[in-house]
Amino acid sequence: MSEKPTTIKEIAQLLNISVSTVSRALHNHPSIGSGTISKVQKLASELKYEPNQTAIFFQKGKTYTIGVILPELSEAFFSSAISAIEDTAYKKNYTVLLAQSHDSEQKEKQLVEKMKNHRVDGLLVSIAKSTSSFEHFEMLKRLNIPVVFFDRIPPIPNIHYVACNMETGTIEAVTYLLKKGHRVIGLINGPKTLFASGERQEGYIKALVKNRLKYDPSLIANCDLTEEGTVAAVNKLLSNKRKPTAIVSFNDYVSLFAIRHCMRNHPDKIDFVSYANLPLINYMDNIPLASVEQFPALQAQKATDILLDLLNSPKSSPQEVQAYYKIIIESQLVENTH
Amino acid sequence: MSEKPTTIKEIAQLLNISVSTVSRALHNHPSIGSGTISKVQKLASELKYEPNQTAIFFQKGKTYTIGVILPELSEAFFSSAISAIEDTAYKKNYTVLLAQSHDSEQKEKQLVEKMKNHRVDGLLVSIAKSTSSFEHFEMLKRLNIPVVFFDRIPPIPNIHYVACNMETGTIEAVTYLLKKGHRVIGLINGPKTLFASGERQEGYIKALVKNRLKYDPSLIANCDLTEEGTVAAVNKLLSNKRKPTAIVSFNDYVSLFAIRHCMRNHPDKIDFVSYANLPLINYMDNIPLASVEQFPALQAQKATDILLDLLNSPKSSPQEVQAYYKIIIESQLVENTH
DNA sequence: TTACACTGAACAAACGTTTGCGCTGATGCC
DNA sequence: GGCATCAGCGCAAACGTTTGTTCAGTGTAA
Repeated sequence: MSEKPTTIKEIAQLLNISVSTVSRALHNHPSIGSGTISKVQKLASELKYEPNQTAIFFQKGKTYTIGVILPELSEAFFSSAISAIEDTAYKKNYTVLLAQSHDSEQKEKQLVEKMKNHRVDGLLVSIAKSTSSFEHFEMLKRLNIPVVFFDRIPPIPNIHYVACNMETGTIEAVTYLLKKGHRVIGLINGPKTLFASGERQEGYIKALVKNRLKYDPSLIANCDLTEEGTVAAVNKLLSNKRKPTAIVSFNDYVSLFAIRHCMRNHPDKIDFVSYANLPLINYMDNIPLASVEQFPALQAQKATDILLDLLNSPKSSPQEVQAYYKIIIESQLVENTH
Repeated sequence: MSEKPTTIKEIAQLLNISVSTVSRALHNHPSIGSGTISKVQKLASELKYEPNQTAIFFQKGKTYTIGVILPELSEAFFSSAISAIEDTAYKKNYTVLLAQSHDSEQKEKQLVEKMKNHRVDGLLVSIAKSTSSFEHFEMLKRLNIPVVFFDRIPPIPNIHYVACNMETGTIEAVTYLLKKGHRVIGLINGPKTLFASGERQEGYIKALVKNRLKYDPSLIANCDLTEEGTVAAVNKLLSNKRKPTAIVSFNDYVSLFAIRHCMRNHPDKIDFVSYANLPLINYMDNIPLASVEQFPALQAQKATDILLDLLNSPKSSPQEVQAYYKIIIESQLVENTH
């Protein structure tokens, strides 16, 4: 009862012509007579012929599929990214093979392997927090499978990436607090190993320098982004000899943790500025005054564009790709309205 | 320079044996001598042989890939669903092909077609709001491609699905408000075409009847789930002769819209109870007292389990599947803490 | 008439893997 | 010594499609 899909071969038999003729006819090949073409196409649509993609993939060595490896699909930042990726890929007739690393380096490596074996045409990756070796990506390069990184970029040369420059946003953030009259501003940063932490620190320092203020290293506290880590960082900052009256914190989660902790344990009002990853922040209680927007959907879309471009560019000679896409999107401070 | 992946054929040539022997050796086939097996496996790992999955897919007519079609990836409900799906599939060595319908029936149909051509082994679907014909799913059944629906289920017979029973949660919700002393309780429901709306209404009525209260149809307002629609529904309810002092609303978004509107335009305090789709609700302002939890991750995980089960069950005779999985998860009221 | 060009179609190889079957040589048994 | 058994391996087909090459037939010009 279950219908088996029609094949080109069956069409050929029914019309008493060869499979190659059928194949060409379906593609409107010039060397096929128009009579034959219309006969074939008519029968094909009657039989609801659909090409077997797996056969085509196999034959062409291409799958029209891009692999996407993200740290955590349920996070707002990445879910709006994947949404943009899927939309962009869909428009160009590509399909998305999805996986999440849960921020584990080991799993990320396994996923890269799996994607490779699935013969994805290219890969879009935002790397796991814990990833410290990058051999799995070097291997892809050797296999000529293009990879475009976005948002979380590995510190290695010769890669394509789209990232958001946190420095400008950070400068805006600090400047914003200075304009509000604050003179002692703390920074709750992420792990030192993260590139994003470095950028924030740079921006923080530059903003102070630009405003002729002294940079005090004890006003920076690194944390592991958990609630406990955040609390420890807040306590460290607030017990400093020069106590900050405002704090820039690594992201919205950290901000929310920090604000909650401050409200419960510290009498003085402290102003917060953060980095956006929660679209619903405007519905919330006790939120940072402003957040640096990182445009996840835009980053993801650009990264996908680049990847598709790479895939369809005129057969770039294997190892000699000279040009690497390095797209920087400027972050931007937005005030949170209530 | 770019390494071409090793094939079974190359291994065979290097060892002067046949490809079939190599293939069997790699699978530890009993009819291959242990000496040969170890020789082959040794060389294979030296050459970093990895089977070409597209060839295997093609050959086996299976792809070990499940297609997932969701309405909107960036929504919290579905992003936690996709996260669970990916995890569950990964454990069983399946891969996820992802697409979003953006709640468009037409796009949903195109995606089904695309997934079919990609030869996904099975499909996981939460249908678009606008979908009203279901031929595209019937076709999959004819092609013997199993489909498991979850959360948003089409109203057709003989399908596998996992859904959350909103009735029990709704009864809990209404009862909860009654216990709080409310006697006139409104319901802002979704579009009448939605199955989920029906369930909510059923639960609402049952709870009233069970508590020996009269059911007043004018206390129910349907809306299209947009902010404007919600505002209209609220206004309708609050201009009723018997003005409700509490409202059960279709979901968290509707609740937030409604609460905001009430606070601005209506003096009397109104208690809200809602249906959960926002994990961050506890960070927010002016939220419903409680929400009916629908367990997106659990639903998604169960649906994936069922699909994988279907795929690996001993060749269920095509059209004669007698048993359809119909898993109902009971919704549950949870109070929102601040 | 021959030579030649062109049209329209068939042939066949190739992609990498799995798998049913057949073959060979060795061993065991009576 | 004859025969069955069996381990160990090779052969070849099959999956569906694309595509380079060949081939037959027709038309045309010299």
